[in-house]
Amino acid sequence: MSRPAGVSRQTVTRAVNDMPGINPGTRDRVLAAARELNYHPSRFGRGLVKPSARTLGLLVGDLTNPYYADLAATVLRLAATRGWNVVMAEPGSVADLVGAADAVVGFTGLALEPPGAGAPNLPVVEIDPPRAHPAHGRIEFERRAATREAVRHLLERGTRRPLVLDLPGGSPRAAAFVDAFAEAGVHADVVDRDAGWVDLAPRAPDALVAFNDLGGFRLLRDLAAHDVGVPQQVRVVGVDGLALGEFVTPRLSTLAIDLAEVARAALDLVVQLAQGSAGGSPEDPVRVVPHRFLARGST
Amino acid sequence: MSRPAGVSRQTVTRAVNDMPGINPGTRDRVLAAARELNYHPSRFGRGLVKPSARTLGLLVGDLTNPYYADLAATVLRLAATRGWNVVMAEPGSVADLVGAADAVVGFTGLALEPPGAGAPNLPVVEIDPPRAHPAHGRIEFERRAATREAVRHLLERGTRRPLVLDLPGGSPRAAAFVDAFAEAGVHADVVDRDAGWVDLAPRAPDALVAFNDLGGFRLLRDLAAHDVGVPQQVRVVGVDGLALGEFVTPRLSTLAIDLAEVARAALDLVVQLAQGSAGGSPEDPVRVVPHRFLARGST
DNA sequence: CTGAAAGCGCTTACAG
DNA sequence: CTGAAAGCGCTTACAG
Repeated sequence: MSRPAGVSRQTVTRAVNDMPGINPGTRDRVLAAARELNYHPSRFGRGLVKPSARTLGLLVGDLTNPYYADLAATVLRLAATRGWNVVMAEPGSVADLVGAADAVVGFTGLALEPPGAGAPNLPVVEIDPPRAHPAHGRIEFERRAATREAVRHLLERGTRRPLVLDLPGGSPRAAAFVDAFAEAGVHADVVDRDAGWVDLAPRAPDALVAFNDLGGFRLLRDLAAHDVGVPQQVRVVGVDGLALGEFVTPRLSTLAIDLAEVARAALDLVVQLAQGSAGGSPEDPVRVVPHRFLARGST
Repeated sequence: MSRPAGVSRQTVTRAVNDMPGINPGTRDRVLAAARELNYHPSRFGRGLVKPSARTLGLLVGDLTNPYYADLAATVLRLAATRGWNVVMAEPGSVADLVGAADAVVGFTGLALEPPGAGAPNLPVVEIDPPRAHPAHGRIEFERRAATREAVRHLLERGTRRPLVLDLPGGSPRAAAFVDAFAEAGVHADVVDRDAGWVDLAPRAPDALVAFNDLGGFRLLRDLAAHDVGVPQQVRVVGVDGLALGEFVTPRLSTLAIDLAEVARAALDLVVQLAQGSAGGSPEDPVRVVPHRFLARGST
């Protein structure tokens, strides 16, 4: 680049970075050459030599799901506030992301391989992980209390034959519902999370616990199509607390998690880990965020 | 790092990168020291010396809006396929993003300052930009045809007093609706995009064109709260084509854009610009993506 | 106002 | 199996 423009490297630096102490004519000539050659400075060369924004890797599921999108929105905003950039990836491409980030936050439970593989000691904060990793921080969800509240709410309204929709492998959220019903002496069957009303009707349920809000929306639509009254005949509960639950008919009751709080906690923790002094691990790299039950029209 | 471990730099490289030709004992010792010192290799040092994934900057509005989230989801997936990383930012923080990316795609119309400021010749593709920028590629939306179709649909169903909700500054989408109504000899008033039914009712409209789908959802909810029949008393049209329009009651008719196609076109274009040979600009750095009208329950 | 030297932290040959 | 040398593309002092 400096060759064709007929100037030295550092003159290029001065022109491209709009620094003082350069002849305007020279600068214009250099910029013209830069444009001509489609030159732009290497992020790596620059990053090596001057302090630059750190980059946070954010690992989320399909952004089409507002649950992940809402979390990402808050993380983006908070990261910008702290002067961090954010690289995002969906689960498949974790390894690359690790090479591109200074720290990682996200739903590592979705990933195919363990996070941090190939890059030792990258600070990692896992959100709602299936199991604790000794070297990672984590954000844990506390569902028991809110689940009990939801169950009490359903029982007070006459629920006796609830059905809990769940992943094939089983999940903590479904287990929590089954347990809470059992505590009250009511048995809750578990069925596949993608089941439709044609599958469910034979069991004559009077309440459905969806796997998440998106599943709840799907059920509401399916029930409406079959002229099943909600909440009169069947009550429906979602999980996640999506803002969109306010827009469906009837509005979806749900076990909500405050994603802004999750994002804030995760960022605090990962920054703490990233800036932690050598050898010293923070006292307890865990934050707990509680769900809360939002009773709306569908129950 | 190599000092405390008692080995040379390149032995550290071999250990950390899991390369062959290193004594297992040495490797373990180095890795232990790395963990102890909270060391991890500089992205910049490495990036300077070995070919690494390029990084795409993605500039979108609030991810809380499924419109942006859906676009981001597709961009993420497509970028991963091509081996690009993706840094995301919302409008305020464009400048930083430019320093962190090798190319930029997004809704630059949302940005406060022009994209590319401070970094000459960064390839940029703008989506639905307010005005053309000579050096940038762009994805243009073609709304006229679908807008005419939506208007014809409304007129056939008896619409005579339509209201178009718009930004304070005015927007192409609203203008297209007003024009299409005018062509058919029907006058459409423009009102603020945040207007509620209490503001609108005095004008006795029989159709409402929301600013976007989110606005449409809001209107549906507002109308339901006031016991206004949709579509019997008032018809409602949104813009964007969000999948969630299928879940509200009634389902929202909308001017849909295929965001997957937008993402694909934008990525093709930006990659082409990024890899373009010096001095040679592609024939025509513009792609046009048409809207199409989706008639659903709300009209 | 402009350029020659040094160094950022890594990896890739090349020697031992 | 391990290390000394060279160089990736930049910027920051320092000379002229």
